[in-house]
Amino acid sequence: MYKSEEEFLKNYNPKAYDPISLTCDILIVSVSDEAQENYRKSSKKHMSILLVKRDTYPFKDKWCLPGGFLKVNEELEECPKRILKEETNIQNIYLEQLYTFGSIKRDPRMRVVSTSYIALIDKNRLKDKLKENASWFNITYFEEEKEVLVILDNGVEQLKFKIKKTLKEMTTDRYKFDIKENDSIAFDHPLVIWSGIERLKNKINYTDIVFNMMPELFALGDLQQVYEVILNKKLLDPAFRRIIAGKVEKTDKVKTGLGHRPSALFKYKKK
Amino acid sequence: MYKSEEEFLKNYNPKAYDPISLTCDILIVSVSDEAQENYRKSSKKHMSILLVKRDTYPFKDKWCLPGGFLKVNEELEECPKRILKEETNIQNIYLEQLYTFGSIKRDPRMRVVSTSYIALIDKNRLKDKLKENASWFNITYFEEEKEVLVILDNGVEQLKFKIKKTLKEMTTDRYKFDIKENDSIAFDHPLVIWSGIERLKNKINYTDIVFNMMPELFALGDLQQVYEVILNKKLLDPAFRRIIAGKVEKTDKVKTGLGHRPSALFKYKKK
DNA sequence: CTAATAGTGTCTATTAGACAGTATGTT
DNA sequence: AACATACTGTCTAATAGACACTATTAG
Repeated sequence: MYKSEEEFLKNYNPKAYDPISLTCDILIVSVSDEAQENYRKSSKKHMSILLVKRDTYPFKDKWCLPGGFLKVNEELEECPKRILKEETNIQNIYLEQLYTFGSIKRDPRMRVVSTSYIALIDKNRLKDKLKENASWFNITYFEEEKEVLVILDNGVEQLKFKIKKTLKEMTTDRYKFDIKENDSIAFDHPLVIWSGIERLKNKINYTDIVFNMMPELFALGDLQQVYEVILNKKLLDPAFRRIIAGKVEKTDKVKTGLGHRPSALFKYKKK
Repeated sequence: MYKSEEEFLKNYNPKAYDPISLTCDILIVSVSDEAQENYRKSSKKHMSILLVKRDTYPFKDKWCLPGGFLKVNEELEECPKRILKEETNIQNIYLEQLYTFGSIKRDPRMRVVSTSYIALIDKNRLKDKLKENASWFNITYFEEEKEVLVILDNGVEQLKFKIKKTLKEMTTDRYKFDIKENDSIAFDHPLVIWSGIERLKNKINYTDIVFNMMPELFALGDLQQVYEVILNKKLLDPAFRRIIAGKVEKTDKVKTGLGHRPSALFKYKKK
């Protein structure tokens, strides 16, 4: 029919097909400190994520992940970067593709397929104030064998959802996730949130991604607490220190003035 | 502006945006046996993948992964399933989403974003003959610190490509992959192939996905060989047997007539 | 008997878990 | 002194790696 690739391309009509849109959604994760009543106790840490309140239809007034449509002339990875910059005015942070969700009914406007990303930041490094419609939510989860309850709290509102986990055949880790209960989160974003947490929980054990959520200098106790809130369990000090020993480097600085022995400050050591 | 979600949706025009197409590509992986010259020696195993030769532009006459456009009214996961059925006439097999590739120039026709999947099968279970333009390629790889050489061979043609690996900051496993050399594979499919192999190499250690590539009954030696071709290294027998002991169940059948001690046949044991 | 793979016993090295102890700051 | 956390020593349990050994078939 066509004699060359050039000739073929000249005759190709991209508008011939029904339109499908592509969006990117980003799960921005950080860790927050919460002051304690007793001056001597260390601050309690929480894992937290950034949500924005929708001011237009669909899902008006519900909370959702920052996201937006992919532009035709925009690289796929540029899309989450652009949104991240718009939302938090930061660049050059850790960003990893999570999963692509594309069920037919996920967006009532039209067929939308969404590629989700997870971004890890230390939110104390943010210079600018958040946009008015954005808010950090502390995230807590209660995981059982077949379902997970996730609770999000920004100090004013509390959002909850439940995810049902179904184990796939011949796997030991592959679950199918479905939203079981969800009051106030738009689209299928509870699935994205939980996929991201799962990913983070796994990767924290065999990569160095946590350090993306840490300040330049940190105490090992703080680092341990970050592991603990992500993994949702207590760790034993000696074991923890053994594991991270090769990843950190002691500095001559200390954190002091806390009513107990000062802690040495460490920094991330590249391999 | 709009008073309700319904009203908003009535006025929404999906054709307002520039069209972006979505495709699915599938890396179908199996393990093949190759007869040995000496009747006593066991057959040599290879990991193999299914490629199809393109008969239209673009990339006419090059090999690529089975794939196709997502239909507007088709669930995202149905797309690879449909293609799999068209290509091999099998259903209900292990399928897992790999990654979504979306660089602007990956398809010369128009902007195409592609979600890739990996499928694991035991190709001896295929009842039907392959389509004429399809072929199994044995796959071998040579991995070094910063690059990988992958060689594909279907007995007639040999295809090669090289992937450059660049380690990302603050990770111990996150590499950025780029195609360095590639004679004869269409699109960015070398990236998909390598991503799939990496995924398989990782997952084989902490999941039960290998059993998707095994027949109902198998000898432990055969299972070990499958691990070995995927991981690309020799394993020690006692260690291997310890690890898989909990995943398999001995049957009273044996494999015999091979010039050496018969091997017991096992089957996969669900947890 | 021989070649070839099947399958096991056991020693060692490495790593993870548990707990108890010592150290050192602030009020 | 009391409290709270920082940090370490060491025993034990579990796991992974290495090697040598025995077992069993077809020809």
